[in-house]
Amino acid sequence: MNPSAEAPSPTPSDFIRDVVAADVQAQRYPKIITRFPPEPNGYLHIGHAKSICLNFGIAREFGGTCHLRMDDTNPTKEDVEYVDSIQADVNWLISGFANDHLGLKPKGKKPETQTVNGKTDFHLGAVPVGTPEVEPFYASDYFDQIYQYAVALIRLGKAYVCDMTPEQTDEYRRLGKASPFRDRSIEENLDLFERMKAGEFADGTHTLRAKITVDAPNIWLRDPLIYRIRHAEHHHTGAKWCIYPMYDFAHCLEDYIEGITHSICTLEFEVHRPLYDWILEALELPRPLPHQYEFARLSLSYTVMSKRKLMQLVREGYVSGWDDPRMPTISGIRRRGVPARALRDFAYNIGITKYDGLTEVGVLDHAIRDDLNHVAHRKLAVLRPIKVVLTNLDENYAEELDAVNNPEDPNAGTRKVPFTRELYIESEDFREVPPPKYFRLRPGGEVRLKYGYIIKCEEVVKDAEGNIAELRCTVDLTTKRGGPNEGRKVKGTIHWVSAKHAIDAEVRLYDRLFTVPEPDAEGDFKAHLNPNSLEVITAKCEPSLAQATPEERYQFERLAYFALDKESAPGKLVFNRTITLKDTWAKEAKK
RNA sequence: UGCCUCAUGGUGUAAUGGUAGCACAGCAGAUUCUGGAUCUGCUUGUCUAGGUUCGAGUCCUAGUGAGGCAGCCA
Repeated sequence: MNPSAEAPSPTPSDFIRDVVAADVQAQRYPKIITRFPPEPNGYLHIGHAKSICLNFGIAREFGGTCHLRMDDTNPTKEDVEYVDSIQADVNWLISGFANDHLGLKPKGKKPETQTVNGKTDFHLGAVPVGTPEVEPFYASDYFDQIYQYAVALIRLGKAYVCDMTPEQTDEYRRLGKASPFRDRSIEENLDLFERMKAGEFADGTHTLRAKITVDAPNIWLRDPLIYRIRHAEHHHTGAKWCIYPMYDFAHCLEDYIEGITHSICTLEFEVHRPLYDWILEALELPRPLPHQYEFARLSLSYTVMSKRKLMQLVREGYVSGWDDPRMPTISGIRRRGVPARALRDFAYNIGITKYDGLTEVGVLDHAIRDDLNHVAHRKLAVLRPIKVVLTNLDENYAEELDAVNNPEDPNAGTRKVPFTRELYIESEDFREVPPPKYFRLRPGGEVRLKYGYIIKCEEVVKDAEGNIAELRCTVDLTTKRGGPNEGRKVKGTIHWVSAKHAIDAEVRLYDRLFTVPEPDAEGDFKAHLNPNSLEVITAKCEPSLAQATPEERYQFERLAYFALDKESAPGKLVFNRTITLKDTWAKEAKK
């Protein structure tokens, strides 16, 4: 039983949820429908995780649905490669949380034409969870409908074909000057738009523009472009189209077609909101309109978040891939061993606002430790071994000691760990010349072996170079739990493994990717890469770790949390360090 | 430059005109067969100046600072 899984998820509160709650109260919509609309041009990162938790969280809290939608309106930037990873990341993150609220549609299904209040209307909704043969929504599935909406806008005299070059367009918009093509007749616009679609014109020669105003203070209202020519194959629609709708035109219509009620995006779209509303209102649509709300994207210290920069780290080989455990991608974080629950808790803890701040990674670290502390099975493993020989034990002394699997979870039970004459302990746990307040092993000193006995260091054996070769100690066999002197106190307890039984495992010690809190604040962010962000060592592990599974989380006691890497194989264990334990001693030692 | 948005301890957030609270971080202590976890306590805050009000973090005005937008990207 996983105790943290039983705890009810707290219900967050923020300005967006306040709006949703008010809309529910006022019965403005039959059902709350949100959406998570990534562009399939890269891997999802922890910033997207914030958005996923928000959108799916709202669906969950208000008994609604959150559509997963590929926002693929630009054929030159997107790729199917990313569609799979996006689905996998979303599924992983919402599993056991909001997977009952994931909105998908039947494979290959396009919007249906219906009549609402005497008007032609397009609609495509989600099917119930559990329906077979489903897939995410694709913006590109609506190209036919969006095209028809564009035609409708032309017929209403609210859009026109413009023949200016990109440079001219920019200049006119900057200056607030009207395009010379602004007052073409509806017939001419219809004809030209049809010919744009038919492929008669080259890229960049014509655009369709909404006829709003030429000099509004908000530049996005200065006759914005809504369709451009792109003679390019689209990963989802193939060669069918050579004109593609722009984000501003497409997105609000995608939302409308799917019956989205609350369209939540990040702050940079704030200035686009009037356009979002204008288009939907201009089209005189028969169903309730969706509304856009903006919140601050996540910035995290000691990492970078832009897709461009993450792509650069991958392409230039600074990391092993998009799912390198040092990456802030969802797949990287998952591979590092972070449970989805920890990520969700993190998202809950940071909240949702319009303030553009920098969140300390410490908040993430805390959420990870907090979750792992409850679920991880404790194991004994020695990262940097020194040998200990218990001189008062028989050559073939052997015993099995009882070890608690998880002190935070009584149901996790116990296991046996072998104890023999020769052991490994952590080299950090012995000091020939101990610093102040050091209460681990020292010459002539005593320490407790976790789950075992108190030992005393009698002699330090060194090799020819003066390095410590082994520690010769004596053991007090009366001090085990249940033994006559179990209550005897010593200051330190250390972890250990039986030398004879220890199994080797590759252990990848990950650290933060960058050495400064804001790597992209100025200059080249790569100059701040942490040269020690990965160290690979071979550790000595207790034998039960041979049965480690990828699902299970482990705490190597007194060290850190670990998870099996995907490259691990039977007989060739590979562990990733998810996160270290808090280390108060390290802080103390610095003083 | 124009337009938009934001401003509460070191950081992230709450307080919806009525006692400025929570989390992380930090510090101190208790406890501990993990220097983990747990528990207790502590330090630190409403950007500035005016105004409205019995009362302002909250409303108004001005200023300051920060961010966003000004792609035929999303």
